[in-house]
Amino acid sequence: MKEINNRKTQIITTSATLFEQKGYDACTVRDIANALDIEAASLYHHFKSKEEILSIICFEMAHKLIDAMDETNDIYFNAEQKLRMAIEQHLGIIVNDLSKSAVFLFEWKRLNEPFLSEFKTLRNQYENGFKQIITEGIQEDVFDDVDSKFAVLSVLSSVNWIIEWYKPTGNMKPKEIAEKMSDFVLGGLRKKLVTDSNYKQ
Amino acid sequence: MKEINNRKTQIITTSATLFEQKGYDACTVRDIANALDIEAASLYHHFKSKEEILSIICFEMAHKLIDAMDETNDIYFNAEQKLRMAIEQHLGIIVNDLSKSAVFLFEWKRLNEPFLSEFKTLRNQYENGFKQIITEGIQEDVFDDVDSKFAVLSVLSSVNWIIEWYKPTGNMKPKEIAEKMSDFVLGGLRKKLVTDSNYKQ
DNA sequence: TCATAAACCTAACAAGTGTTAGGCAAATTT
DNA sequence: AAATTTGCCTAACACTTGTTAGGTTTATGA
Repeated sequence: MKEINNRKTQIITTSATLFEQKGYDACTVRDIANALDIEAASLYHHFKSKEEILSIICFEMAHKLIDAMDETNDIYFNAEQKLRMAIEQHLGIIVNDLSKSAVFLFEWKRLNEPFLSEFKTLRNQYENGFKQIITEGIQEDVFDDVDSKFAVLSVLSSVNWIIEWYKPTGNMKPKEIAEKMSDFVLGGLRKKLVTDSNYKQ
Repeated sequence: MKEINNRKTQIITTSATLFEQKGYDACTVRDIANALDIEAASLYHHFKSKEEILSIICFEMAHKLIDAMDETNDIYFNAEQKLRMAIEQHLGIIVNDLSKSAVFLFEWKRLNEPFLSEFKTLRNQYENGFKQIITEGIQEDVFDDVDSKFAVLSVLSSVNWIIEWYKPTGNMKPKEIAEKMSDFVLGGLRKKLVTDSNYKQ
């Protein structure tokens, strides 16, 4: 019973790659089977449906992100440090598996009930993590008094959009990207302690 | 010859809505026909293929954005004003047709050659508009000396992600969103004229 | 060695896919 | 009034879809 789900893992990984490349709907079970050099019907020994594969990918990523957020919140940090860590963790997880992340970010829409509702709940839970950090920062008076919902969306958009441009062969390492992105985001969030002549307070 | 393409326009609009809702691949020509109360085959009197409809939507949006960018650049403004105007225009166009925009942003991947290459070219052209403004701002010394490619991606991610959360019924008007978003983005971009104790220069 | 389970196979299904051919009726133009 | 165009129809095509049933091979463990 050492690695009972080795084949399962393999199928999921392959599926994620193909789901990303062709889109969930355009990717057929025969495409997946073909990539694994088996017959389409054989997949049904491991999963009961194509949608089950999709759901596993989506939920796995969601839980990874939520766990990372919990970890961030467990350690005591001020809001800025928390935000920096949350961004770094988020980018790290995405960059670590671009295919699954792309599926998590875009293909979850193809889920049907009851998966869909469950997924949305997890997604909300995660986004609330960011919201809480930002709200905290505003209360601590280290962040500008921005509309926190708006700020959350801006932050999430920046960290999520990485999937559209990140290439593992590029010269920027994930940690470096996280740092730059945090600087960029915080440049907008951070309370200006002094009057900047170009900035209307 | 007043409104020769009225029906065509109708089909495109309906298609855009359905492409957004179900995804291009999952949306069948029968779905589109059904929504218009006609038969699937009748669509082929107006278009030669399902893909043609997709391509029209993608290219229409691309050209709208490019035209707006040209307009922005035609008027003399400094970099900050240009960026603000580009963001406002971009958000305005997206919010004005959320379905087509969603298709433009996400479903273009389903295009095949030669559409795909042509689309990518237009997309690049548009993104270069943003890049140029930011580079200009850095040269004018009103923007921080950030990695301009990185800044472009951050800006684009913020303005594009609006599609994931904007609801026309919400209480924020597009112009207001554009303003807040510009403030947010510029907060990060703008050159700090004085030392901020929380900011490592 | 034998039993069990895991992994995969062939064959087939019912339903759905984009698309084409050819025709009919109404509107528009000549 | 005749000719043409526009918009839509029915019927069908060749093919692909996810999935199931039932059987065979391969590995595992007693």
